[in-house]
Amino acid sequence: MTAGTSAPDRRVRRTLDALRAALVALMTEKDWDEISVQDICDRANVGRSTFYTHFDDKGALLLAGFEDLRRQLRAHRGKERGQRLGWARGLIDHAYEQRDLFRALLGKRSGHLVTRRFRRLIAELIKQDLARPRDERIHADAVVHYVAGAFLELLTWWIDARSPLGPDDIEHTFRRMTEPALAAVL
Amino acid sequence: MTAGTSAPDRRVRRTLDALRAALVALMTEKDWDEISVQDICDRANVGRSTFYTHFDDKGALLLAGFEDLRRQLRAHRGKERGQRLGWARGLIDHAYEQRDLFRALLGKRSGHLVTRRFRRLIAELIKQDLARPRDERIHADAVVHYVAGAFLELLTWWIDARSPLGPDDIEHTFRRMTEPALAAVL
Amino acid sequence: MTAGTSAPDRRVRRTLDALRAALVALMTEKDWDEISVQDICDRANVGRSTFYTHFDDKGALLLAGFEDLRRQLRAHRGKERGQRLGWARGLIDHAYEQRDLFRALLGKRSGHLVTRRFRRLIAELIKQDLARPRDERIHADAVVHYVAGAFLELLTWWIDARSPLGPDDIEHTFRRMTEPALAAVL
Amino acid sequence: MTAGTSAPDRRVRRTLDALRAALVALMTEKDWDEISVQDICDRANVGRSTFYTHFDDKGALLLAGFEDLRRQLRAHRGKERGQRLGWARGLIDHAYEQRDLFRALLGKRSGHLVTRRFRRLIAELIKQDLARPRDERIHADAVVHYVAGAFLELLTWWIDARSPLGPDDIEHTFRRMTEPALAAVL
DNA sequence: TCCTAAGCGAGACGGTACGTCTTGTCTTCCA
DNA sequence: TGGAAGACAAGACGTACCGTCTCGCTTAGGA
Repeated sequence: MTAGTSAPDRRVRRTLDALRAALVALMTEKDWDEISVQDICDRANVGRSTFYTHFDDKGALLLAGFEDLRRQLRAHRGKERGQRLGWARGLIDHAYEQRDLFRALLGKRSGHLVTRRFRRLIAELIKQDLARPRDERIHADAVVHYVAGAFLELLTWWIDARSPLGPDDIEHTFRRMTEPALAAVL
Repeated sequence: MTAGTSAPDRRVRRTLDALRAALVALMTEKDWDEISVQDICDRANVGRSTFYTHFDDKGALLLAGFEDLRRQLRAHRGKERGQRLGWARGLIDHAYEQRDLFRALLGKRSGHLVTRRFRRLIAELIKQDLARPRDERIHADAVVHYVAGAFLELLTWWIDARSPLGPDDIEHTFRRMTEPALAAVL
Repeated sequence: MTAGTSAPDRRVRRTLDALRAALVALMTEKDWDEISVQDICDRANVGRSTFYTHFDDKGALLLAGFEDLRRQLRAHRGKERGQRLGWARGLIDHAYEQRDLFRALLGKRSGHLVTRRFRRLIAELIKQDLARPRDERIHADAVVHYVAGAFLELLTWWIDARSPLGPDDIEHTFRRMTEPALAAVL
Repeated sequence: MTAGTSAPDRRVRRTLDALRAALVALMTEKDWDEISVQDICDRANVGRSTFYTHFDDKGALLLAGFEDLRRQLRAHRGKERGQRLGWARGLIDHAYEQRDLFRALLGKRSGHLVTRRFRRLIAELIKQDLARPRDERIHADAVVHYVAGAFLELLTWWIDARSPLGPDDIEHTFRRMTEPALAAVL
């Protein structure tokens, strides 16, 4: 029995990859809303109609690519089962290695679609790591979003401002502040 | 010396206000990018060319209106000079009273432009309240953005999810978590 | 010598017939330019690429089918060798029996390609029946086209307007007018 | 009271004229269906969106221009009130003088839309000139379409084949054949 | 009977045109 | 002198066809 799951027509894969790569490249160059579907197709050497046979719009292309990231992060998460918010370091490292991509995803030039999606992803990861707050006036989701916002804004600032700090420093800052904050409510 | 050195021509004010109001109204109804300049003008009973004599684009109109908010917040801040992050309660109350507007500004339907601007505003407010961190591995701006992100995401979640919690609960949550976090680094 | 020098592979015949039938059916339903190659293929249960292995475009398919009609008319013509324009009655009857097809070929919904082809066919038939005009100011082809236009427009009007007149009446009208006209110039 | 009927905005007129001229020019160069709206706009130095603010499609542009022709013919008709089918000579002359335009309108490269419209126009003109047929088996409209078809096909052949015959010869042929034909039925 | 060339469907692909929408500039007229 | 009205060029959008192509499956017809 051979591999070929369902004859994915090597060609299609190539087209999809080219589009994805083109989009990422363009995102590092200009604002999300300045990127037209035509731009992407030109860069990818793909006909515009071909684009539309695969995706509804550039947002769909982006979100499709997003699933990869999601999977990678979930994988990382598996490794660090021991520690609360153990995935954080993995994500910080990942963002550091792919600074350009993350600057495009999170930074000034990004679009609302991506950042919102990202926020959701982080919030989900965090939610799974936290117990219920002791204090009944404090809603569990409130804590989740507090931490998610803190983490993401810290990460975004770091990447976007091209700070000379290293991943260690960011993790250090995040843990140093988050642990007492959580200790106070959980 | 007479009153109107620049003779703001009552009419102009009326036009500007109508536009501002129209934009706010539309933002509570649909997504930022679904609002066209024509929509705004129709709603405000203003000619499209008139719009362009006053603003470059809908973003400019929004940011112009933003200054009002900024001033209000700065005023609130003055009153609470005693406490660190004293403005927070004022802003939380303000957001609560104008839920619809804030949902439009911060929530799902919002646009990247507004939220970024908002983030900057909050970060500035926070920066003025915080001392330098003791730990040299922790950058002052990192702390600022950590807190800003936490506060804003908490606020956004609260408003956007239409949580039944009251302003008290939100302030409580914010302070309860933020104080130990800051205590650990400042 | 065996039958199939070119071994037309029964299948091919089936495909071609299906396409032809599908086109005719569609022509009775909608305008020529509203029929897409995909429409034809769907109707004929034939792959679009198969269509293109047999025809350059839908025009080619139509003209291929046209040859049948041509042959039928030539056959009719043979029978009536005695009378000038003797084929006319045959064609009128034929058009009457296949009203739907002829309405599609000649009528409002038809296309330029078909009607032009039809005009040429009629003109050829007529040309073979007419002597040279006596009057040298009158060109033979002028007479041919005069009669062809008269005949075709009469026929088209009759079929397209769904007139209750019968083939007899049409032939009568045509002969009654054409004979004196020709008598005047030939 | 000044002229300006309703301030037709000189500019609009210029745009419309440019488009009309561009279409006519293109029709003398290529087939009707090979002309794209973009072609027309390029030729007329007009934005494509401007085209669509004035016309639904190229057909609408053509038909708008057609009204001019219609008016001209009706005017000619007035002059020749004396004679049956008196307008014919005017139209023949007109077609001769504007051979290129008429070749585009009627000839091989033309489209179904135009020729149908033209047929209708001629049929209307003829209808007003003819009495009812004596023979009850002969429908008045049948005679109208007979003559219309004869005239148009004669005219078309003459123009399209670039025959060296002059307008005199064509009118001569037409009258010489049509008069006995009509005499036989009216 | 096998096997080999064809016919065939499915559908990816680049391309062109469509008609719609929005943008920002501009001109013209009215109060 | 504003502002309203709206013409205009530009250009992106998503859709529809087109004609070309590659891919496997099937299915005869000749070995």
